[in-house]
Amino acid sequence: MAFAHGVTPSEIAAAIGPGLAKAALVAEVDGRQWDLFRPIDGNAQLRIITRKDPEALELIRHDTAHVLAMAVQQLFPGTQVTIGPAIEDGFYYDFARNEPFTPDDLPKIEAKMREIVKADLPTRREVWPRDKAIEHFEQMGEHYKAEIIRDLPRDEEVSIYWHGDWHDLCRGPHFASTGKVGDAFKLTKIAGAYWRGDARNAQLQRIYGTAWRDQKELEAYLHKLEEQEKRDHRKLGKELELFTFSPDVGAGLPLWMPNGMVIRQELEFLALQEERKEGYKRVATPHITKEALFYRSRHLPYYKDDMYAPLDIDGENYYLRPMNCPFHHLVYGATRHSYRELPLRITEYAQDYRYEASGGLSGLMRVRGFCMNDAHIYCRYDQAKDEFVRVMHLHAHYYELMGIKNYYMRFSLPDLNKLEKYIDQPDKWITAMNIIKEAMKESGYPYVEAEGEAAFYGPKVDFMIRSVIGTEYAISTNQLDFLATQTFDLTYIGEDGAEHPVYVIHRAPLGTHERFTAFLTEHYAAAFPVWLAPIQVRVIPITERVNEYAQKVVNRLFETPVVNGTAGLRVDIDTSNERMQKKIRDAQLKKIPYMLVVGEREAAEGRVAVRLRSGKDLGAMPLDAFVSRVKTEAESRIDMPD
RNA sequence: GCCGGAGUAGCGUAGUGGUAGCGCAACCCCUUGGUAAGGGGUAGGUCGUGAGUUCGAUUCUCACCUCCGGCACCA
Repeated sequence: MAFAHGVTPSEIAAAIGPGLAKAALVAEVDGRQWDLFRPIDGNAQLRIITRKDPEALELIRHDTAHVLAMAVQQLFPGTQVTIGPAIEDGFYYDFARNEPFTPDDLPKIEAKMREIVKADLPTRREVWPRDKAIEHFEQMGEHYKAEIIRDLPRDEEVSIYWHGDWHDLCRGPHFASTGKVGDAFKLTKIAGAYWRGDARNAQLQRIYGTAWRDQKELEAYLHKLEEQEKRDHRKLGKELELFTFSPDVGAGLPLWMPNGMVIRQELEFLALQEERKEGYKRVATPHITKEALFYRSRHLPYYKDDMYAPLDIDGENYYLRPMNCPFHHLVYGATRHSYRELPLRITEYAQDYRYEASGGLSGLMRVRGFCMNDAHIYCRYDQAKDEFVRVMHLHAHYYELMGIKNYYMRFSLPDLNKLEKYIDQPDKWITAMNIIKEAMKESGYPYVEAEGEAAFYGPKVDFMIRSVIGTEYAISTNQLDFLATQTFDLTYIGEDGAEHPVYVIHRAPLGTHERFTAFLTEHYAAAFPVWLAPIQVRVIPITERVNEYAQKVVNRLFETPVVNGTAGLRVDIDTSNERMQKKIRDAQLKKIPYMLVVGEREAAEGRVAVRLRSGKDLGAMPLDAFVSRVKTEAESRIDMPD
């Protein structure tokens, strides 16, 4: 027997209470199985989990969920319990109850929970015969629990955990008593949630909470949440006037304000440059089309409910486009293509409309009108892997440029149990998946596989990020399509003079302007690098007497040509009737990268005093030196270190 | 779409069955100040929209719109 941390049996006893020391031994069978009450396998390595161990968090959270369920059932008799797992940072428990919980209930429930913890009720584990357990829970009116037991694998033990005289079906493990939950927990929110995650089922009421080992950890967590809220793109977007919405226009239809438009355009210049280097060719196609096109592409009726309703034009249905693929396919199909021309890369920053579910809309992250960094690559089968790799490298280039590290790549595969959602051509799926696998292997980028996340026409690699409030989104994508060649008759003439099918790669490394800008706003906390900053330089004259010189500085910067397509540097001046300190504060709050403080001294010497957004004072420098610095940063898209 | 919560000036907020305050921003005046808020004044709101209850609705009720927290969905 090996004990972790050199803990002695008497210390165990002290930690969990006399008489239970033996039961508190935790078996580590496969590195993650803990059980306080199951008989310990003689071969298993033994260790002890106390509240102080990092591994204890999951146990604490699960125990807290139980205490929550106890409290709720005591306060609201007749409420059914369902499941209550530990999750990242906390736990939840789903309840079935006719009356909804209200925010006012949370403090009451929390108070009851603290009573239960204080009572330090002992935990007891029992194993019941399956039939007895089902009958027992049915009799109690706990129909969801009975259903869970019915669905348990035949060989799985039905374990019941008691905390005092309250009990629950549970796989465990749990600490030896409710007192081990401690006081570092807090109920955070009430939500609706479907039974078994299926919208066709009844909706339950979920209560979320957070739980930690001690108050310090809890406070640190709550503080972190507060800090994250400050980065929320919806808040920053409003403060910095990046975008807005209007109920008169409609939900999910953003209005880009001048500051936001700068970011949008700079991203587009970036894509234009990089895509030109990569041999892409730009096109422009309409935002609406006859419905026949989407039937041909098979998007209708797959996505009918997620599209804006059609416009009836002279008796014919026209749809706002939810994506651009068919249009590009038609461009490809408008001419005959030799194998010599391939790969043909067609690109468009294209406006699309999707009637997304109203409840899913969120700032710029999830919208109904958006502009996509789209392109379709038409290539021979033997070119597909290399093209896929090239696109992966393009992604990497963008991500590196913007310092985006907090993401992962998801290899999105079909769900073979839901073939109705995917084109039923198993051979094509396998070939396509192998091509991506090889491409990923060659490129060396790490990824995770996810079943049931593929597009209906092929597998893909999605780049997954999290918004500041924790929601996961795909921000970029790289997809392989084996269907388009069939539906749109996309071919090329090979060396043999015969027609051959093409592979189509759909890719959007910069995603949509909407989501990408939302992400970048949170990524940079709106302190955008010079190339993206809506205002790059603010000139701050100290007194009215130097306004004229300050204006000259502005003009000089404004007229400084910058490659990348911008006409000149984005500069403004603060001639308001305020003290310099106030002007600095205002510029600071707008997160403007450079403040040029000019007074009599600078005016006399043709210099500017440079203050960075970081607060660092670079002192006075000749205007020429400053111009060259900012120009370099804007053109290279890389800010100089402070 | 579903469950719950919310909508008061550009932004952030207080408040009430008898038609509304505060701070910041805006504008004007004084101040001409050297690296995160100088002082004074002015203007700005049919309290999300519509209907109902009432002598009277921003306040109560209903519907709709929009937003927020989840769930479901996400080509």
